[in-house]
Amino acid sequence: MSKRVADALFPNIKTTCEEAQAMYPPRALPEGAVCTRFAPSPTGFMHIGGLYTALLNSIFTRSRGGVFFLRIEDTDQKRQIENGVTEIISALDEFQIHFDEGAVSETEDRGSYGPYRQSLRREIYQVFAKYLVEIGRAYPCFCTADELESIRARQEAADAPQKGYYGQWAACRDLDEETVLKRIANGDRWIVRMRSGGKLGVSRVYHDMIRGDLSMQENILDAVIIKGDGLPTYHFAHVVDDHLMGTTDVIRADEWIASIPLHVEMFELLGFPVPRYTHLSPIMKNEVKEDGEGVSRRKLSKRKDPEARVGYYDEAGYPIPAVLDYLLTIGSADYEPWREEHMDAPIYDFRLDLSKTGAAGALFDFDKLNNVAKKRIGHMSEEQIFDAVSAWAKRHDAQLDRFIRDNGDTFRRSITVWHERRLDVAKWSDLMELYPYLYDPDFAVDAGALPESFLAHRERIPGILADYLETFDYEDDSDAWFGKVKEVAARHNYCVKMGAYKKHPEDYNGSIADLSSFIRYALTGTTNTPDLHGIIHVIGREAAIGRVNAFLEKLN
RNA sequence: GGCCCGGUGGUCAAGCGGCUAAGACACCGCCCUUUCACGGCGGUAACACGGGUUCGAUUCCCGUCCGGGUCACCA
Repeated sequence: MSKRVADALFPNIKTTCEEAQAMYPPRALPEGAVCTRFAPSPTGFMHIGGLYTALLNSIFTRSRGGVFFLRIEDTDQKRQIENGVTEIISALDEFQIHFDEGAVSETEDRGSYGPYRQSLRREIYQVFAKYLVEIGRAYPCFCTADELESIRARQEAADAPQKGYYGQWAACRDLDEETVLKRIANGDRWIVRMRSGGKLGVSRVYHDMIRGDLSMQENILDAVIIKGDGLPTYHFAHVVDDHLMGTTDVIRADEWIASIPLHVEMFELLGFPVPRYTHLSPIMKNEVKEDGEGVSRRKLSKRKDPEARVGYYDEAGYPIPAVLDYLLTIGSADYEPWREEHMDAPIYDFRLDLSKTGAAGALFDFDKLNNVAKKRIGHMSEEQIFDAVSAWAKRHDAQLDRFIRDNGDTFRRSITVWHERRLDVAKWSDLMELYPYLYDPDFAVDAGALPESFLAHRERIPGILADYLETFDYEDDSDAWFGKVKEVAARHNYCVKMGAYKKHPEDYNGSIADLSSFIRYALTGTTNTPDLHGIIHVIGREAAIGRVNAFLEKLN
């Protein structure tokens, strides 16, 4: 019936649906195995939400076997950016998310269900679009933007129960064949729309792995399937590709929930089985409202939030496995306890049950990320830390990089000081921040503003430090060194036993804690540090003595 | 605005008709301790609201409120 229209629309398409499908044989997946995909658009830097989606897809698939592939959704030519595919691939690679099939570079694919970028699949979509036109389930639409707008205006005026292109409002839906043929021949601009069979007000139950059964009105819109440039819309491409490529589980962002009825109708129109759907809630952020009253949640925004960009985490020096751990704690309530038990297991050993993923969007929590990262770093070996920091510094911190190059051994020894039985460091950029006295070659203590707690001791400090220097021997081990500090303390009437001091503080000038803090401050410029003896042996004999001397000079 | 989804402490969350309503992060206190940290112990803090159903509701139903999503030839 509409064969003539179909041919007029797609004169170059000779392939049939059967032939096209024959090129994509069903996947021979083992029992229980799944096939999933990550399908981003190359429109900018990788978003943390995209990474989250990719990660969950990946874990879900790895933990039960199957195929995970990367498909590039580049049907919107206007939004493409230079090297968009490379951006995606390198970000995923950096976060150790690997694909079995899909785009592997700006131009190359791997796998036999490709091509894996939609711009290269134009003819395939057209085969199925042509078929739908032939069987009368799709038709060309010649409406201009202005006409569409006028339809909308009339719907508003008539208070139509639903706005959009459907039913009697669909101007091109029932154009007679001769008119259509004539307009095509005339070169009128056209797009193709599906002819929906849905009825207004009729609900159906759709299933989502996270939310369960969803009752929604079936689709009634004659959605566009082929755009003016001959490429498909997202919806049509999703249906054709995920069928051909054998996707069993579509795990994507929840902004697609509203499109489920549309997608299901398309699958059914084409006679394809419908995949299982899982819609992930976005990662949110609190924002102070514009009037300054209270806060509201909103999705992490590419434009406003630096932490939305995955590159942010690498630049800050969060270990990649820590970021992954954090994302998974958001993704599944089961993950944290599992991780406690299996601190050294690869993430892919975790069996992800998507039905246990929360339906509400989680607020991004830096406190939690930092805690997860500290634990992660705490479990790394010093060798792993050395390698990770070296690699990171090379990319993001010239000063630390230089230090490691010039003082590799020193740096290696320094790791013990802040790593052993400590959880101070969440990200590599903390190192310079926390420990300038270890890593800044030009480090000098500012004796201008002494800590308030020093005031009562001010007059005695020079004598104490002079005595300390007198007895100091770089070769002393930790016990010997501290023994001498105690001797100095006793000489100046600083109580060496904290218990005794607390009972009768009035009997002493101060405590061993006070006295230690003078040395600590002279060495590091702060009163809170890791083990002092360890620090002394990282900065070396010269600095260990020199800094105290310099401090003494400034005091006098 | 219509439709859809969501709503347990500051945050992430267990719970799935009967509990003194877990746990983690953050915060506070104590202990340990030469500082800090680590570790141990303890603490503050929650079922959005109003109706039902039920012997009994955090849990089931309805409404309200709040938050989010979606209504394109963008994905």
